[in-house]
Amino acid sequence: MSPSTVSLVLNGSEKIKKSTRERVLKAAADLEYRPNEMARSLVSSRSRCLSVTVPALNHVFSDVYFGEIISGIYQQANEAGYKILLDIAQESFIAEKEYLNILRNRRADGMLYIASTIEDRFLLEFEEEHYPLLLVNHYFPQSRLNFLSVDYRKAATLCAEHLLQLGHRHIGLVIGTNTFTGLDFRDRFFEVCEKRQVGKSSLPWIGCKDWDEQEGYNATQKLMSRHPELTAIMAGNDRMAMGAIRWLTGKGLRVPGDVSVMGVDNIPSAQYATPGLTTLKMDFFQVGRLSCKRLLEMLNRTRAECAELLDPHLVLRESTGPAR
Amino acid sequence: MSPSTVSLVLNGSEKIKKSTRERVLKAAADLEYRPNEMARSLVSSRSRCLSVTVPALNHVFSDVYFGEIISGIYQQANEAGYKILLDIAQESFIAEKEYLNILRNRRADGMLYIASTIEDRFLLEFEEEHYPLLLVNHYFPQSRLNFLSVDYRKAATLCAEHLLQLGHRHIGLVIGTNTFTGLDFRDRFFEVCEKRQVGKSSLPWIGCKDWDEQEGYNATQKLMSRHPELTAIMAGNDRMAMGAIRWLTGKGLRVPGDVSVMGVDNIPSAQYATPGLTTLKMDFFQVGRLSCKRLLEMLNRTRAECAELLDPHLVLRESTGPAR
DNA sequence: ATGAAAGCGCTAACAA
DNA sequence: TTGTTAGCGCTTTCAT
Repeated sequence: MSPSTVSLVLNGSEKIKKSTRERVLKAAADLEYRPNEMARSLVSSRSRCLSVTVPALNHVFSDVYFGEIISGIYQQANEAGYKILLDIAQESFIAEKEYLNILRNRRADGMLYIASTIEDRFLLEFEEEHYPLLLVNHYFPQSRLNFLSVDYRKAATLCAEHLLQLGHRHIGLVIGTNTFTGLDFRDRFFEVCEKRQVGKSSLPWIGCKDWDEQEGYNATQKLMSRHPELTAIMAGNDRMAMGAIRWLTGKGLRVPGDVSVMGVDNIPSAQYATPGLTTLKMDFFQVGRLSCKRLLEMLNRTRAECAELLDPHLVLRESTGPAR
Repeated sequence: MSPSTVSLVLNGSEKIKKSTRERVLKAAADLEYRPNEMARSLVSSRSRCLSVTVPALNHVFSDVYFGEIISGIYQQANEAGYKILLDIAQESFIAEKEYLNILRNRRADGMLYIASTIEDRFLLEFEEEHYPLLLVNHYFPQSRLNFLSVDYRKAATLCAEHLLQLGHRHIGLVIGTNTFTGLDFRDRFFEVCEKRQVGKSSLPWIGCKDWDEQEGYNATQKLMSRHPELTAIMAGNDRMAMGAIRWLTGKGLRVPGDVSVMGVDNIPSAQYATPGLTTLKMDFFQVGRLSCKRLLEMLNRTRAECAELLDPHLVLRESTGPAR
């Protein structure tokens, strides 16, 4: 039997007689034949791999935010028979244009870039290149780069309305300002507050970069000492909110008795924190899953572009209460 | 100029005249030449990829435990010019022997399997196969499978001694029993307590499987209602410890005033929990990094096998105190 | 419906 | 020191 016959059978062609097909399939099973993926990729110039890239944050995979997105991506990719190639956008990754090479090389057929920042301007190169790229949970305004993200303007609306409704009129905001989604959140948060006559002077804020517990802790310290009149801290994510609670309780302040704290993300520990953290549920697993789905659609040419926003939802727990 | 000359230059051979080498390098740079990795792998039958496999836990990448290990692996792999291929040991992964195929296929040159369980007996097949495999933070007793893990017997010793020293004589233990390391921890914990005349009857315990907050919560509920005399809860990891604290504080019990709680892992939120969690620091980043290093050594034939244990360290915070 | 043959882009043994 | 050549294992026209 010739190689081509075998190849056709194994790739599910209809052109082979049933009896032959069965003979091939049986032989393949008996011999435990496994096609060499390298050879396959070489000739088809498709690796059936997707590159998943995350920013070079400290120990980034330990962040549940990224973990959840990656889990979602994996699930979808796996169902479609794709493998996941992991990458971190370190200096060399950018300097050596690895983000392009990995696609040029055919190590990956497409790229999912999770949580880029406003500094990742190198991504704009993909406007010129035709390589399939999708930004996950971020976007570049005024660019044609594909993205799928949680709607952070809606998120800000939900947060502001919740706190205002509880009577808070002096709210401290801690938020990362290195993402366009973070900036959107901040701007929209102020916008909604101002509509309810709560002006900027009652809304001191601190911008940061790492979005972690330590920054929440430090920022809360600064905000509370400069503005003791604050009755609520709005943190850009749960990790910072946990840092905020830590500082407040350390100072003997009660949460939410003295100061309410609200986060964003609904990470698992938010539920098990003391007090349970009021936050927004962003379904990051779904963000990952859908992002991957969209990218695969683009690879299959059943979709040309993607610009999609997913809704967040309020999760009420014990860390927010009426203003004192 | 011939392909072989170029190939030799690009692979750093010394056999090429300097002037020629420079001419090649310049041309390559000018043309932005990128070797096709697929072709390269095909001929060399090395993919320069490492497979990293994790068990099929719910949203496993969101667990900081895995995240930290993966970060460490990535760092080491990246330095050595290797890529990371991510996988989850789902049903199909096992049923279809994907764990072997991925190596047979040459999609990966070696495999790091993180946190296998006692049920992952399929891994024993690797005793017969010559494919490079290393178990990360687990091991199979009486097998020749390579591993690198934290020393959980030492961990148990540190925990037991800490609690005994604080005067605790009635300690509830919550621990996953689906790993050999978990069983080791339990057995050693009892052993140390018994040496100090604290017998099994004062050490009620509950075995579990998922090692998560919910299980810690449920187990603590059962332990405390059946054994109100308990003055401490020893949890097999920090996530379960957080669940324990959650249940206790929900019941109006003070931690550590009424009941001390101790965890294992030192996940980031342990520091920012209220109260801060006393725990063991296992340097999982280092576990990942070293595991990857050992595997690469085995690939390079500079090492034949690996059976290595890393020491844990006590981290004192506020969740443990003298027995009431 | 099946087989023969070319070639994907590279490496390495061998020749020159 | 450099060039020639033969594959690596597969897919895919093109003949048969």
